[in-house]
Amino acid sequence: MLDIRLLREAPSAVKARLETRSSQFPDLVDQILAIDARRRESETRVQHLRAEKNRLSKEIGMMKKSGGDSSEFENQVKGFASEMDDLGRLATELDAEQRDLLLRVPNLPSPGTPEGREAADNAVIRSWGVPTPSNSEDHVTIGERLGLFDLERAAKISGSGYVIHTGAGARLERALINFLLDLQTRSHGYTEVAPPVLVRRDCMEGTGQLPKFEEDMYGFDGGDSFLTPTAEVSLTNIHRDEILSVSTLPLKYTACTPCFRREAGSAGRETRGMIRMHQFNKVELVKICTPEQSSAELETLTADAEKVLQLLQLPYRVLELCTGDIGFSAARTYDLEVWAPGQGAYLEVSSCSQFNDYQARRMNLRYKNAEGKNVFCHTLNGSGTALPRLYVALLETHTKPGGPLILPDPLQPYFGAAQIG
RNA sequence: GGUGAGGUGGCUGAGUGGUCGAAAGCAGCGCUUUGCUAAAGCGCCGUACUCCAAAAGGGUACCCAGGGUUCGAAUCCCUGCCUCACCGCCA
Repeated sequence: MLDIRLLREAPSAVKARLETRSSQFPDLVDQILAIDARRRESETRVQHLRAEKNRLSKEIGMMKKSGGDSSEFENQVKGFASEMDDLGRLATELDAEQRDLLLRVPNLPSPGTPEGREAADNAVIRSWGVPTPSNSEDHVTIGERLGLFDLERAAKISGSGYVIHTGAGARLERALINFLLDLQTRSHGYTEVAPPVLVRRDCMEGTGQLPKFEEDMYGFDGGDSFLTPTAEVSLTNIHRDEILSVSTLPLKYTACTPCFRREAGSAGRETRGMIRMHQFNKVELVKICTPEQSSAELETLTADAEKVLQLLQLPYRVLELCTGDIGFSAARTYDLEVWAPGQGAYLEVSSCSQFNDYQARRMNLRYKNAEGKNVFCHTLNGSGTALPRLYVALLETHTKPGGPLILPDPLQPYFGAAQIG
Protein backbone atom coordinates (compact mmCIF):
# COMPACT_ATOMS: atom_id res chain seq x y z
CA MET A 1 0.00 0.00 0.00
CA LEU A 2 1.22 3.46 -0.77
CA ASP A 3 1.59 6.09 1.93
CA ILE A 4 -1.48 8.33 1.84
CA ARG A 5 0.78 11.26 2.68
CA LEU A 6 2.71 10.68 -0.53
CA LEU A 7 -0.54 10.87 -2.49
CA ARG A 8 -1.46 14.09 -0.74
CA GLU A 9 1.92 15.75 -1.12
CA ALA A 10 2.82 14.69 -4.64
CA PRO A 11 -0.35 13.57 -6.38
CA SER A 12 0.80 14.37 -9.89
CA ALA A 13 4.10 12.53 -9.51
CA VAL A 14 2.29 9.48 -8.13
CA LYS A 15 -0.26 9.55 -10.90
CA ALA A 16 2.39 9.88 -13.57
CA ARG A 17 4.23 6.87 -12.19
CA LEU A 18 1.05 4.76 -11.95
CA GLU A 19 0.10 5.82 -15.44
CA THR A 20 3.11 3.84 -16.71
CA ARG A 21 1.34 0.70 -15.48
CA SER A 22 -2.13 1.43 -16.73
CA SER A 23 -4.28 4.44 -17.45
CA GLN A 24 -6.92 3.32 -14.95
CA PHE A 25 -4.96 4.31 -11.86
CA PRO A 26 -4.76 8.11 -11.92
CA ASP A 27 -8.54 8.34 -11.52
CA LEU A 28 -8.33 6.07 -8.53
CA VAL A 29 -5.84 8.43 -6.91
CA ASP A 30 -8.16 11.40 -7.39
CA GLN A 31 -11.00 9.40 -5.92
CA ILE A 32 -8.93 8.55 -2.85
CA LEU A 33 -7.82 12.13 -2.33
CA ALA A 34 -11.40 13.34 -2.46
CA ILE A 35 -12.39 10.84 0.19
CA ASP A 36 -9.33 11.67 2.23
CA ALA A 37 -10.32 15.36 2.37
CA ARG A 38 -13.85 14.52 3.49
CA ARG A 39 -12.57 11.98 5.96
CA ARG A 40 -10.24 14.41 7.63
CA GLU A 41 -12.88 17.08 7.82
CA SER A 42 -15.39 14.86 9.57
CA GLU A 43 -12.69 13.42 11.76
CA THR A 44 -11.66 16.86 12.93
CA ARG A 45 -15.23 17.81 13.78
CA VAL A 46 -15.81 14.59 15.68
CA GLN A 47 -12.63 15.13 17.61
CA HIS A 48 -13.72 18.58 18.68
CA LEU A 49 -17.11 17.29 19.80
CA ARG A 50 -15.48 14.48 21.72
CA ALA A 51 -13.10 16.88 23.42
CA GLU A 52 -16.10 18.89 24.58
CA LYS A 53 -17.87 15.76 25.75
CA ASN A 54 -14.82 14.61 27.69
CA ARG A 55 -14.55 17.99 29.34
CA LEU A 56 -18.20 18.00 30.44
CA SER A 57 -18.07 14.39 31.65
CA LYS A 58 -15.11 15.21 33.79
CA GLU A 59 -17.01 18.08 35.37
CA ILE A 60 -20.03 15.87 35.97
CA GLY A 61 -17.79 13.44 37.80
CA MET A 62 -16.46 16.17 40.05
CA MET A 63 -19.93 17.59 40.72
CA LYS A 64 -21.26 14.17 41.66
CA LYS A 65 -18.41 13.72 44.05
CA SER A 66 -19.12 17.00 45.77
CA GLY A 67 -22.86 16.33 45.81
CA GLY A 68 -23.87 18.97 43.27
CA ASP A 69 -26.60 18.77 40.64
CA SER A 70 -25.13 17.80 37.29
CA SER A 71 -28.32 17.19 35.33
CA GLU A 72 -27.89 20.31 33.20
CA PHE A 73 -24.48 19.17 31.98
CA GLU A 74 -25.79 15.66 31.38
CA ASN A 75 -28.51 17.02 29.14
CA GLN A 76 -25.99 19.11 27.32
CA VAL A 77 -23.88 16.05 26.50
CA LYS A 78 -26.96 14.14 25.41
CA GLY A 79 -27.80 17.10 23.22
CA PHE A 80 -24.93 16.65 20.84
CA ALA A 81 -24.65 12.89 21.17
CA SER A 82 -26.55 12.18 18.01
CA GLU A 83 -24.51 14.61 15.91
CA MET A 84 -21.40 13.00 17.29
CA ASP A 85 -22.65 9.52 16.43
CA ASP A 86 -23.52 10.52 12.88
CA LEU A 87 -20.20 12.19 12.27
CA GLY A 88 -18.34 9.35 13.91
CA ARG A 89 -20.08 6.84 11.71
CA LEU A 90 -19.33 8.89 8.63
CA ALA A 91 -15.66 9.17 9.56
CA THR A 92 -15.44 5.42 10.11
CA GLU A 93 -17.14 4.73 6.80
CA LEU A 94 -14.90 7.07 4.88
CA ASP A 95 -11.88 5.60 6.59
CA ALA A 96 -12.82 2.08 5.51
CA GLU A 97 -13.63 3.27 2.01
CA GLN A 98 -10.31 5.02 1.72
CA ARG A 99 -8.39 2.01 2.93
CA ASP A 100 -10.21 -0.28 0.55
CA LEU A 101 -9.40 1.93 -2.42
CA LEU A 102 -5.82 2.38 -1.28
CA LEU A 103 -5.45 -1.40 -1.19
CA ARG A 104 -6.38 -1.44 -4.87
CA VAL A 105 -3.61 0.92 -5.89
CA PRO A 106 -0.53 -1.00 -7.10
CA ASN A 107 3.02 -0.19 -6.11
CA LEU A 108 4.96 2.54 -7.87
CA PRO A 109 7.43 1.07 -10.35
CA SER A 110 11.06 1.81 -9.47
CA PRO A 111 12.77 4.58 -11.42
CA GLY A 112 14.92 1.99 -13.17
CA THR A 113 12.03 -0.13 -14.36
CA PRO A 114 11.73 0.11 -18.15
CA GLU A 115 8.53 1.72 -19.34
CA GLY A 116 6.23 -0.36 -21.46
CA ARG A 117 2.70 -1.62 -21.79
CA GLU A 118 3.09 -5.34 -22.32
CA ALA A 119 5.34 -8.36 -22.08
CA ALA A 120 6.96 -7.55 -25.41
CA ASP A 121 8.43 -4.43 -23.81
CA ASN A 122 10.36 -6.40 -21.20
CA ALA A 123 14.11 -6.09 -21.48
CA VAL A 124 16.36 -9.13 -21.83
CA ILE A 125 19.28 -8.26 -19.62
CA ARG A 126 21.36 -11.42 -19.81
CA SER A 127 21.22 -15.04 -20.83
CA TRP A 128 23.08 -18.14 -19.84
CA GLY A 129 23.81 -21.32 -21.79
CA VAL A 130 23.06 -22.20 -25.35
CA PRO A 131 19.44 -23.11 -26.07
CA THR A 132 19.25 -26.59 -27.56
CA PRO A 133 17.39 -26.89 -30.88
CA SER A 134 13.66 -27.28 -30.47
CA ASN A 135 13.36 -30.65 -32.16
CA SER A 136 13.10 -32.77 -29.02
CA GLU A 137 10.05 -34.55 -27.74
CA ASP A 138 7.89 -32.47 -25.46
CA HIS A 139 7.67 -33.38 -21.80
CA VAL A 140 4.27 -35.02 -22.11
CA THR A 141 5.62 -37.48 -24.64
CA ILE A 142 8.73 -38.11 -22.56
CA GLY A 143 6.74 -38.47 -19.38
CA GLU A 144 4.41 -41.03 -20.92
CA ARG A 145 7.27 -42.93 -22.51
CA LEU A 146 9.20 -43.14 -19.24
CA GLY A 147 6.15 -43.50 -17.00
CA LEU A 148 6.91 -40.39 -14.93
CA PHE A 149 3.46 -38.91 -14.49
CA ASP A 150 -0.17 -39.35 -15.36
CA LEU A 151 -2.15 -36.32 -16.43
CA GLU A 152 -5.26 -38.17 -17.55
CA ARG A 153 -5.93 -39.92 -14.29
CA ALA A 154 -5.15 -36.69 -12.44
CA ALA A 155 -7.90 -35.07 -14.48
CA LYS A 156 -10.19 -37.95 -13.52
CA ILE A 157 -9.80 -37.36 -9.82
CA SER A 158 -9.27 -33.58 -9.71
CA GLY A 159 -10.03 -32.08 -13.11
CA SER A 160 -7.65 -30.49 -15.56
CA GLY A 161 -4.64 -28.67 -14.24
CA TYR A 162 -3.40 -31.39 -11.91
CA VAL A 163 -0.77 -34.05 -12.18
CA ILE A 164 -0.05 -37.39 -10.55
CA HIS A 165 3.66 -38.05 -10.36
CA THR A 166 4.32 -41.78 -10.50
CA GLY A 167 7.23 -44.08 -9.74
CA ALA A 168 10.57 -42.61 -10.80
CA GLY A 169 8.74 -39.41 -11.72
CA ALA A 170 7.52 -38.97 -8.16
CA ARG A 171 10.99 -39.71 -6.88
CA LEU A 172 12.42 -37.14 -9.28
CA GLU A 173 9.99 -34.52 -7.95
CA ARG A 174 11.11 -35.30 -4.42
CA ALA A 175 14.78 -35.28 -5.43
CA LEU A 176 14.36 -31.86 -7.03
CA ILE A 177 12.71 -30.45 -3.93
CA ASN A 178 15.49 -31.70 -1.69
CA PHE A 179 18.14 -30.44 -4.08
CA LEU A 180 16.55 -26.99 -4.25
CA LEU A 181 16.04 -26.59 -0.52
CA ASP A 182 19.55 -27.82 0.28
CA LEU A 183 21.00 -25.39 -2.23
CA GLN A 184 19.19 -22.41 -0.79
CA THR A 185 19.75 -23.29 2.87
CA ARG A 186 23.30 -24.64 2.74
CA SER A 187 24.83 -22.49 0.04
CA HIS A 188 22.79 -19.30 0.18
CA GLY A 189 21.94 -18.95 3.87
CA TYR A 190 18.16 -19.14 3.84
CA THR A 191 16.31 -20.53 6.82
CA GLU A 192 14.06 -23.40 5.86
CA VAL A 193 10.44 -23.01 6.86
CA ALA A 194 7.49 -25.33 6.57
CA PRO A 195 4.53 -22.94 6.78
CA PRO A 196 0.77 -23.41 6.61
CA VAL A 197 -0.69 -23.10 3.13
CA LEU A 198 -4.12 -22.07 4.37
CA VAL A 199 -4.02 -18.49 5.61
CA ARG A 200 -6.35 -15.78 6.83
CA ARG A 201 -7.65 -13.05 4.62
CA ASP A 202 -5.46 -10.34 6.14
CA CYS A 203 -2.33 -12.21 5.09
CA MET A 204 -3.55 -12.29 1.50
CA GLU A 205 -4.13 -8.56 1.78
CA GLY A 206 -0.70 -8.12 3.29
CA THR A 207 1.18 -9.43 0.27
CA GLY A 208 -1.30 -7.94 -2.20
CA GLN A 209 -3.26 -10.89 -3.61
CA LEU A 210 -6.39 -9.35 -2.11
CA PRO A 211 -8.65 -7.51 -2.44
CA LYS A 212 -8.07 -7.23 -6.16
CA PHE A 213 -7.49 -10.79 -7.31
CA GLU A 214 -9.95 -12.77 -5.24
CA GLU A 215 -11.33 -14.62 -8.25
CA ASP A 216 -7.91 -16.20 -8.82
CA MET A 217 -7.73 -17.60 -5.29
CA TYR A 218 -9.21 -20.64 -3.61
CA GLY A 219 -11.17 -19.29 -0.67
CA PHE A 220 -12.93 -20.99 2.23
CA ASP A 221 -15.30 -20.16 5.04
CA GLY A 222 -16.98 -17.39 3.13
CA GLY A 223 -13.70 -15.70 2.28
CA ASP A 224 -12.10 -15.79 5.73
CA SER A 225 -9.28 -18.10 4.67
CA PHE A 226 -7.49 -19.01 1.47
CA LEU A 227 -5.14 -21.59 0.03
CA THR A 228 -1.94 -19.75 -0.75
CA PRO A 229 -1.03 -19.26 -4.42
CA THR A 230 2.62 -19.04 -3.36
CA ALA A 231 4.60 -19.49 -0.14
CA GLU A 232 5.37 -15.78 -0.46
CA VAL A 233 2.14 -15.18 1.43
CA SER A 234 2.94 -17.34 4.44
CA LEU A 235 6.62 -16.46 4.58
CA THR A 236 6.33 -12.69 4.22
CA ASN A 237 3.50 -12.52 6.74
CA ILE A 238 5.39 -14.43 9.42
CA HIS A 239 6.44 -11.16 11.03
CA ARG A 240 3.31 -9.11 10.29
CA ASP A 241 2.47 -6.62 13.05
CA GLU A 242 5.94 -6.94 14.49
CA ILE A 243 8.73 -4.47 15.14
CA LEU A 244 11.97 -6.25 14.29
CA SER A 245 15.37 -5.43 15.65
CA VAL A 246 17.59 -4.03 12.91
CA SER A 247 20.40 -6.39 13.89
CA THR A 248 18.33 -9.39 12.72
CA LEU A 249 17.98 -8.04 9.17
CA PRO A 250 18.01 -9.20 6.49
CA LEU A 251 15.83 -12.21 7.29
CA LYS A 252 15.97 -14.89 4.61
CA TYR A 253 13.38 -17.64 4.44
CA THR A 254 12.77 -20.47 2.03
CA ALA A 255 9.99 -23.02 1.83
CA CYS A 256 8.70 -25.58 -0.57
CA THR A 257 4.92 -25.65 -0.55
CA PRO A 258 2.11 -26.62 -2.83
CA CYS A 259 0.64 -23.55 -4.53
CA PHE A 260 -2.98 -23.20 -5.53
CA ARG A 261 -4.24 -21.04 -8.36
CA ARG A 262 -7.58 -20.93 -10.08
CA GLU A 263 -5.98 -19.50 -13.21
CA ALA A 264 -9.27 -17.83 -13.98
CA GLY A 265 -9.19 -16.40 -17.46
CA SER A 266 -6.29 -18.61 -18.50
CA ALA A 267 -8.43 -21.47 -19.80
CA GLY A 268 -7.06 -22.75 -23.08
CA ARG A 269 -3.67 -21.12 -22.65
CA GLU A 270 -0.71 -23.44 -22.36
CA THR A 271 -2.96 -26.22 -21.21
CA ARG A 272 -1.02 -29.16 -22.56
CA GLY A 273 1.14 -30.82 -19.99
CA MET A 274 2.41 -29.28 -16.80
CA ILE A 275 2.94 -25.70 -17.80
CA ARG A 276 -0.07 -24.19 -16.06
CA MET A 277 -1.45 -26.02 -13.05
CA HIS A 278 -4.05 -25.42 -10.34
CA GLN A 279 -1.78 -27.09 -7.83
CA PHE A 280 1.99 -27.25 -8.04
CA ASN A 281 5.04 -27.28 -5.82
CA LYS A 282 7.30 -24.29 -5.62
CA VAL A 283 10.38 -23.38 -3.63
CA GLU A 284 10.06 -19.78 -2.57
CA LEU A 285 12.70 -17.34 -1.37
CA VAL A 286 11.66 -14.40 0.82
CA LYS A 287 13.74 -11.60 2.30
CA ILE A 288 12.85 -8.96 4.85
CA CYS A 289 15.39 -6.16 5.09
CA THR A 290 16.01 -2.43 5.49
CA PRO A 291 15.48 0.07 2.66
CA GLU A 292 19.25 0.46 2.38
CA GLN A 293 19.78 -3.26 1.87
CA SER A 294 16.89 -3.82 -0.45
CA SER A 295 18.31 -3.20 -3.93
CA ALA A 296 21.44 -5.26 -3.38
CA GLU A 297 19.30 -8.04 -1.92
CA LEU A 298 17.29 -8.18 -5.13
CA GLU A 299 20.46 -8.89 -7.09
CA THR A 300 21.61 -11.67 -4.77
CA LEU A 301 18.11 -13.13 -4.62
CA THR A 302 18.04 -13.33 -8.39
CA ALA A 303 21.50 -14.87 -8.44
CA ASP A 304 20.34 -17.45 -5.86
CA ALA A 305 17.52 -18.48 -8.17
CA GLU A 306 19.73 -18.48 -11.26
CA LYS A 307 22.12 -20.87 -9.54
CA VAL A 308 19.43 -23.54 -9.73
CA LEU A 309 19.30 -23.39 -13.51
CA GLN A 310 23.06 -23.25 -13.84
CA LEU A 311 23.58 -26.33 -11.69
CA LEU A 312 20.92 -28.22 -13.61
CA GLN A 313 22.52 -27.17 -16.91
CA LEU A 314 19.37 -25.47 -18.16
CA PRO A 315 19.85 -22.52 -20.50
CA TYR A 316 17.86 -19.46 -19.46
CA ARG A 317 17.53 -15.75 -19.84
CA VAL A 318 16.80 -12.96 -17.39
CA LEU A 319 14.26 -10.29 -18.20
CA GLU A 320 13.64 -7.06 -16.42
CA LEU A 321 9.91 -6.57 -16.54
CA CYS A 322 8.50 -3.33 -17.85
CA THR A 323 6.10 -1.09 -15.95
CA GLY A 324 3.08 -2.58 -17.66
CA ASP A 325 4.06 -6.17 -16.83
CA ILE A 326 5.33 -6.10 -13.25
CA GLY A 327 3.09 -7.54 -10.59
CA PHE A 328 0.65 -5.51 -8.55
CA SER A 329 2.79 -5.20 -5.42
CA ALA A 330 6.19 -5.08 -7.10
CA ALA A 331 8.35 -2.04 -7.75
CA ARG A 332 10.90 -3.95 -9.76
CA THR A 333 11.04 -7.50 -11.11
CA TYR A 334 13.46 -9.86 -12.83
CA ASP A 335 11.92 -12.89 -14.50
CA LEU A 336 13.95 -16.02 -15.04
CA GLU A 337 12.88 -17.88 -18.15
CA VAL A 338 14.19 -21.36 -18.76
CA TRP A 339 14.51 -22.72 -22.28
CA ALA A 340 12.15 -25.61 -22.99
CA PRO A 341 13.14 -27.14 -26.32
CA GLY A 342 10.02 -29.30 -26.56
CA GLN A 343 7.96 -26.12 -26.36
CA GLY A 344 10.32 -24.12 -28.51
CA ALA A 345 9.84 -21.41 -25.94
CA TYR A 346 11.15 -19.86 -22.78
CA LEU A 347 9.12 -20.63 -19.66
CA GLU A 348 8.94 -18.37 -16.63
CA VAL A 349 10.24 -20.33 -13.64
CA SER A 350 10.99 -17.51 -11.27
CA SER A 351 9.91 -13.97 -10.70
CA CYS A 352 12.24 -12.05 -8.40
CA SER A 353 10.68 -8.89 -7.08
CA GLN A 354 11.46 -5.98 -4.86
CA PHE A 355 8.42 -4.56 -3.10
CA ASN A 356 10.03 -1.74 -1.16
CA ASP A 357 7.77 -0.96 1.81
CA TYR A 358 4.55 -1.63 -0.09
CA GLN A 359 3.80 -5.03 1.46
CA ALA A 360 5.30 -4.07 4.81
CA ARG A 361 2.91 -1.13 5.09
CA ARG A 362 -0.02 -3.40 4.32
CA MET A 363 0.99 -5.89 6.98
CA ASN A 364 2.38 -3.34 9.45
CA LEU A 365 5.83 -4.91 9.41
CA ARG A 366 8.45 -2.59 10.84
CA TYR A 367 11.91 -2.49 12.35
CA LYS A 368 13.48 -0.13 14.84
CA ASN A 369 16.29 1.77 13.16
CA ALA A 370 19.48 3.12 14.71
CA GLU A 371 17.70 6.30 15.82
CA GLY A 372 15.04 4.25 17.57
CA LYS A 373 12.39 5.13 14.99
CA ASN A 374 9.96 2.49 13.79
CA VAL A 375 10.35 2.18 10.02
CA PHE A 376 8.60 -0.06 7.54
CA CYS A 377 10.77 -2.91 6.30
CA HIS A 378 11.42 -3.72 2.68
CA THR A 379 10.37 -7.12 1.37
CA LEU A 380 11.49 -9.19 -1.59
CA ASN A 381 10.74 -12.58 -2.98
CA GLY A 382 11.42 -14.89 -5.85
CA SER A 383 10.95 -18.51 -6.76
CA GLY A 384 13.83 -20.81 -6.42
CA THR A 385 12.12 -22.24 -8.43
CA ALA A 386 8.69 -23.44 -9.51
CA LEU A 387 8.78 -27.22 -9.88
CA PRO A 388 6.58 -28.10 -12.87
CA ARG A 389 8.27 -25.88 -15.41
CA LEU A 390 11.68 -26.79 -14.07
CA TYR A 391 10.63 -30.41 -14.52
CA VAL A 392 9.46 -29.67 -18.05
CA ALA A 393 12.75 -28.01 -19.00
CA LEU A 394 14.74 -30.77 -17.35
CA LEU A 395 12.95 -33.46 -19.32
CA GLU A 396 13.00 -31.67 -22.61
CA THR A 397 16.62 -30.57 -22.31
CA HIS A 398 18.24 -33.71 -20.98
CA THR A 399 16.37 -36.38 -22.95
CA LYS A 400 17.33 -37.36 -26.46
CA PRO A 401 14.35 -38.46 -28.60
CA GLY A 402 13.58 -42.03 -27.66
CA GLY A 403 16.37 -42.06 -25.08
CA PRO A 404 16.68 -41.94 -21.32
CA LEU A 405 16.57 -38.84 -19.15
CA ILE A 406 20.15 -38.11 -18.17
CA LEU A 407 20.19 -36.36 -14.82
CA PRO A 408 22.64 -33.47 -14.33
CA ASP A 409 25.41 -34.32 -11.86
CA PRO A 410 24.17 -32.39 -8.81
CA LEU A 411 20.81 -34.13 -9.01
CA GLN A 412 22.13 -37.68 -9.20
CA PRO A 413 22.84 -38.19 -5.49
CA TYR A 414 19.39 -36.86 -4.66
CA PHE A 415 17.71 -39.18 -7.11
CA GLY A 416 19.98 -42.12 -6.46
CA ALA A 417 20.77 -42.86 -10.09
CA ALA A 418 22.31 -41.15 -13.11
CA GLN A 419 19.44 -41.61 -15.50
CA ILE A 420 15.84 -42.66 -15.88
CA GLY A 421 14.84 -45.09 -18.62
C1' G B 1 -16.08 -30.62 19.67
C1' G B 2 -16.96 -29.86 25.40
C1' U B 3 -15.66 -27.42 30.03
C1' G B 4 -12.82 -23.90 32.67
C1' A B 5 -9.22 -19.79 33.08
C1' G B 6 -7.18 -15.86 30.63
C1' G B 7 -5.68 -11.77 26.79
C1' U B 8 -3.19 -4.44 30.06
C1' G B 9 2.81 -0.46 27.34
C1' G B 10 9.56 -3.80 24.86
C1' C B 11 8.92 -7.41 29.24
C1' U B 12 6.86 -8.57 34.32
C1' G B 13 2.52 -6.95 36.53
C1' A B 14 -1.34 -3.53 39.45
C1' G B 15 -5.84 -1.63 38.41
C1' U B 16 -13.88 -3.80 38.78
C1' G B 17 -17.49 2.69 36.51
C1' G B 18 -15.07 9.09 36.94
C1' U B 19 -9.41 13.38 37.41
C1' C B 20 -6.34 6.25 34.10
C1' G B 21 -2.50 6.48 28.50
C1' A B 22 -2.88 3.66 32.67
C1' A B 23 0.78 2.20 39.53
C1' A B 24 5.23 -0.43 40.38
C1' G B 25 9.45 -3.15 38.80
C1' C B 26 12.77 -4.55 34.78
C1' A B 27 14.93 -3.09 30.19
C1' G B 28 16.26 1.51 27.30
C1' C B 29 17.99 6.88 26.94
C1' G B 30 20.14 11.36 29.34
C1' C B 31 22.46 13.80 33.51
C1' U B 32 25.00 13.75 38.38
C1' U B 33 28.27 11.39 41.80
C1' U B 34 32.02 7.55 43.05
C1' G B 35 39.09 6.76 39.72
C1' C B 36 38.24 1.34 37.75
C1' U B 37 33.67 -3.25 32.32
C1' A B 38 29.65 -1.87 38.14
C1' A B 39 26.56 0.80 41.92
C1' A B 40 23.49 4.93 43.62
C1' G B 41 20.45 9.36 42.78
C1' C B 42 17.54 12.39 39.43
C1' G B 43 14.98 13.03 34.88
C1' C B 44 13.11 11.09 30.27
C1' C B 45 10.98 7.00 28.07
C1' G B 46 4.14 3.88 23.74
C1' U B 47 1.62 4.15 18.97
C1' A B 48 -1.55 6.11 15.26
C1' C B 49 -4.33 9.96 13.51
C1' U B 50 -5.43 15.03 13.49
C1' C B 51 -5.24 20.76 14.22
C1' C B 52 -1.62 24.77 13.31
C1' A B 53 2.17 27.46 7.17
C1' A B 54 6.03 25.02 10.19
C1' A B 55 8.16 24.49 15.01
C1' A B 56 6.37 24.95 19.84
C1' G B 57 1.99 23.29 21.41
C1' G B 58 -3.18 21.45 21.30
C1' G B 59 -6.82 17.56 20.46
C1' U B 60 -8.78 12.53 19.43
C1' A B 61 -8.28 7.37 19.53
C1' C B 62 -5.91 2.94 21.30
C1' C B 63 -5.60 -1.64 27.99
C1' C B 64 -6.93 -8.60 21.88
C1' A B 65 -10.96 -7.16 17.92
C1' G B 66 -16.01 -5.51 16.89
C1' G B 67 -20.63 -4.03 18.89
C1' G B 68 -23.70 -2.42 23.32
C1' U B 69 -25.06 -0.02 28.26
C1' U B 70 -23.76 4.94 30.57
C1' C B 71 -23.21 11.95 31.09
C1' G B 72 -18.60 8.92 31.66
C1' A B 73 -15.82 2.07 30.28
C1' A B 74 -9.20 -0.95 30.88
C1' U B 75 -13.28 -1.83 34.44
C1' C B 76 -20.26 -3.86 33.13
C1' C B 77 -22.96 -6.76 28.85
C1' C B 78 -22.86 -9.42 23.90
C1' U B 79 -20.13 -11.54 19.72
C1' G B 80 -15.61 -12.98 17.50
C1' C B 81 -10.37 -14.19 17.51
C1' C B 82 -6.32 -16.02 20.15
C1' U B 83 -3.62 -18.41 24.41
C1' C B 84 -3.44 -21.95 28.43
C1' A B 85 -5.46 -26.33 31.16
C1' C B 86 -8.42 -30.65 31.34
C1' C B 87 -11.90 -34.00 28.72
C1' G B 88 -13.55 -36.17 24.04
C1' C B 89 -12.18 -37.33 19.00
C1' C B 90 -8.37 -38.09 15.56
C1' A B 91 -3.43 -38.45 11.37
